[in-house]
Amino acid sequence: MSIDFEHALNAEQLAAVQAPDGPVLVIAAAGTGKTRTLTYRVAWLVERGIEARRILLMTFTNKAAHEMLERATQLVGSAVGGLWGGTFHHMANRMLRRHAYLLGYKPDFTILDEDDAKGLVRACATELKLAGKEFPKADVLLSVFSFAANIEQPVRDLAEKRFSDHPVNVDEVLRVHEAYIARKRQLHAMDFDDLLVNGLRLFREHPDVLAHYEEQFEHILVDEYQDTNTLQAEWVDRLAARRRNLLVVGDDFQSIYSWRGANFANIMSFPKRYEGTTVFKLVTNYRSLPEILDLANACIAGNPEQFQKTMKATRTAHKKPVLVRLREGDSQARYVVERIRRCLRQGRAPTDIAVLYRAHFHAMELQMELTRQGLPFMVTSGVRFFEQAHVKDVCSLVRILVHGEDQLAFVRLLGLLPKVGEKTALKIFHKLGGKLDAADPEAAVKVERLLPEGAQPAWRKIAPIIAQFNAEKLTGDPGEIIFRFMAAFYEDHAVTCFDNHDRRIEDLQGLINFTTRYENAEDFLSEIALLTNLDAETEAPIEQQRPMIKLSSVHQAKGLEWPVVFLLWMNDGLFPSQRSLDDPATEAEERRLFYVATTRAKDELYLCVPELRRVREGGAMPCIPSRFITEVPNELFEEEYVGFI
DNA sequence: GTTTCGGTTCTTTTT
DNA sequence: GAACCGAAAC
Repeated sequence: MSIDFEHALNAEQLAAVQAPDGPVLVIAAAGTGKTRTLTYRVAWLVERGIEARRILLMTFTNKAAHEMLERATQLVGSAVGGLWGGTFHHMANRMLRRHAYLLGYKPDFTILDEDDAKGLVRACATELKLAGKEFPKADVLLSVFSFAANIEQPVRDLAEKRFSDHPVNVDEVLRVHEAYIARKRQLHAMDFDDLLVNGLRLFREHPDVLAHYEEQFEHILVDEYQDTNTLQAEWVDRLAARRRNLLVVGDDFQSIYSWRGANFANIMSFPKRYEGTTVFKLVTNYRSLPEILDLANACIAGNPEQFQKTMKATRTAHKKPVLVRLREGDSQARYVVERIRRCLRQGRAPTDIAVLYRAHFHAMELQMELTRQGLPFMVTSGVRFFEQAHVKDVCSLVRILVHGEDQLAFVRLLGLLPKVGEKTALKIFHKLGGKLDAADPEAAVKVERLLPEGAQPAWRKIAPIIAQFNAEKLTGDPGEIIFRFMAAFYEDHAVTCFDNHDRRIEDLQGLINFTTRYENAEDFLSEIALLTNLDAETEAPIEQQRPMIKLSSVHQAKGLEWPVVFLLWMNDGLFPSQRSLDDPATEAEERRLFYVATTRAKDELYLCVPELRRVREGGAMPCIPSRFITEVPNELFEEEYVGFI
């Protein structure tokens, strides 16, 4: 069976899919079939006889990787089986598990997620007696360290810039940074940035390793290229240097992650870096009404430095975006709910509707109003599944069993016991010689003797699992460890600690089901550190049973689409955000964010502009409409004025 | 010295 | 919700 490419793709897409070998840049505007093009490109390569294991497909999120592999499998079946696909962090992890010893790491290094990393930074600052009122918090420090790693600049420079208006001693920040690096070494741990940095070091410092992968990968494809940072771009450049069969897909208009290190220049300079690049542009939009595209095209056109392009509509004109002027936040919430009700009466499903905003707190009034009126909604939450307290709690037992030197896991696990906090747990860990040896039949007893009396009964519930872990070789079955831990201890613990314990226990049962796809606990652990969203990976029956209206930040809505979209708080200082108002580069990025927001809508787009904003001390502050609205021609909108409702 | 508890503040994001 | 801070209890 062969695929009818001509039939499945438009001329723009087909040209990109069938591009000859060599460097290719595909500029794909919103809604022009970017994912389709990439998956058909994979299918096309496979049909031309390229072995799947010789294709590397880089994505930014696990979700994107998953989706693309699934769609490619539908096209060419199991032939894509051996394809290397995933996030940069996954690929780096996969390579480092094999070659980390070259960089002085053991192959069983642990991966610190953000929570772990933050805890470690906090511990370093406390140890150096620097933690105090005047000193930056762990998450601020970590963001500086991380940004420095991702853009390859000295921590000192960035710290000086970041703390220029604060009485912060940059030397002290550097001391914390050094301590953090030392502690990571000691724990045989890498944080997310280390995965990228060391993944690149592998290629820079070990030509033989690079040669091996250069040989393996005949074709490299990169999705969302506009979001790559300096490290990722160089990693790809090195890997593609010899064969130059590199196809990157992206949209400079949708570059909205520079604040976390994405380097806009990577996509802009691609044709210069790769002589002979073929550039393809996808501008035929299948998603939105022409009136919505007119607005998106008009707002983005004024941005400097971009591959100019204008999206072409395929649909027929029907309805302009609606500009809604409102009194303040509460009337905005009532208006949106009222409009949502009307959409539902007209036959829309709740899943057809999304409300988008610049920052999560912008939707507070709306969340209250939706709750009050009993409309089902879901918020893309800020907390990631695998970083929720209860998930990390149960995983800490698996971690310490698999890797006895995992101090963070040990401290977390013992911290669950009454009368034990960080200090007590650390003391015990040191008395055990810096590790909990699961193979030692006395290990559990040793811990018990060192515990304060009040903690011992709880520990006696957990301790048998350590012996069973060895006796029954449970390392192949992380789910069983978690199951026994819950039965023996954690379910009771959850009931006393969390008021929503039912939901959390359900989560953990989901986690146990999730473990079945892994053959051993090590794979499970390194995977969950890199995974953020269980819903994307497993079927979500609960969500499907009850269709819900989606509330999301614009950032999290990227790549998605809905028939009806509401944008809240279209005011200067909110969208664009206050912090971006004085810097032209950040303002341009906010404008791209607005472009992303508008292009999520297929049929109906409502832009809400309140006139007043409540502030802390009971007052109200007038706020002006967003520049993104005032700078485009008025006739692009249908206006609606809603006073008090 | 540690742990626990209650009040306050903040919430662009991915790995 | 959760992270942080300060005060009270152990």
